[in-house]
Amino acid sequence: MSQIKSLLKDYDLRHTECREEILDIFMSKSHALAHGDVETQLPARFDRVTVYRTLKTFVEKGLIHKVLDDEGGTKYALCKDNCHGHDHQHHHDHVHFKCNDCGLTTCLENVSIPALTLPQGYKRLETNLLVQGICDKCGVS
Amino acid sequence: MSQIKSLLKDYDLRHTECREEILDIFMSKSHALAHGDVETQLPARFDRVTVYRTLKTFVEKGLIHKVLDDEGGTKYALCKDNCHGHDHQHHHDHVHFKCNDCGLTTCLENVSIPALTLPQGYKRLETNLLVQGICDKCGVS
DNA sequence: CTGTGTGCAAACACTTTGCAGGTGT
DNA sequence: ACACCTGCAAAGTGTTTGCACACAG
Repeated sequence: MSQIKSLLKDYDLRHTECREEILDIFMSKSHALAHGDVETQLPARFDRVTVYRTLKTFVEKGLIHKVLDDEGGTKYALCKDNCHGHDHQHHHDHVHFKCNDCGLTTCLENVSIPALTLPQGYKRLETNLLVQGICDKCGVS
Repeated sequence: MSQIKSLLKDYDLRHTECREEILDIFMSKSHALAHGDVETQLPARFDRVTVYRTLKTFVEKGLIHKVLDDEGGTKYALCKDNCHGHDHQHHHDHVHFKCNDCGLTTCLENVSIPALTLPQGYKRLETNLLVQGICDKCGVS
């Protein structure tokens, strides 16, 4: 897939094996991944540090975004097309859902965060909404 | 304040100096505190470990609740009266606000989380909503 | 060739666990 | 008296930093 190559290029990132494979993992999974998940699923084992730095770089460049987790750990998910405009500015006003059964966190791209009325004087800049429960796959029990 | 003593008693917790002081800190601050914050503000220095265990116990007993943080760290805030019923069951359906200026995270007890329509098959059990922006005090610039 | 990415080692921060002794009730 | 809390030491986990070398453009 030269799709990955052009994606990296779009975001001013050099094409390296490590980045290609990490990006490939994110594109093949529909749920958020923690650093550990990425490391485990990497076919060739790259250095732990490299993975950390790659994720950091991806976030800075806007390829992926952080996803809140109730445990306190950090997870990441791919930014979809509607995540950014031409200026690469992001608006992540979608809901994240964590299934308490399978443990996976997914972006509910179609569920947007409803408007909120904050108290006088509060200015809202960013919003993170994490819903926990049972996902559609696990709920079939 | 024997208020603290009775509060500890209410939650089946022994009255100790450490717990009293930690609880006192939470009651005197209106914002969420990380473990480090608590440790720093403790007048007498108790062991790091004791603070960890105390916080853990408080959460288990329902005195305080975890507050999501965008950084991944864990913060805690006092549960208000409306947090639990007679059976000590919690419902934290209020919004948390983190000010990007002063860095403080506060519970907006009066702003409740709006209803959400999840996709077919998803069951919602718990919801965490973190809003980031500028709080009323910092916005006066 | 030049700037950036990678690997290795080490440091650092955060949190948990085991055990011995002290304390609340 | 007994159960529970605390402190100390140590280990476990997650993340960052410095430096030398390798590699992409």
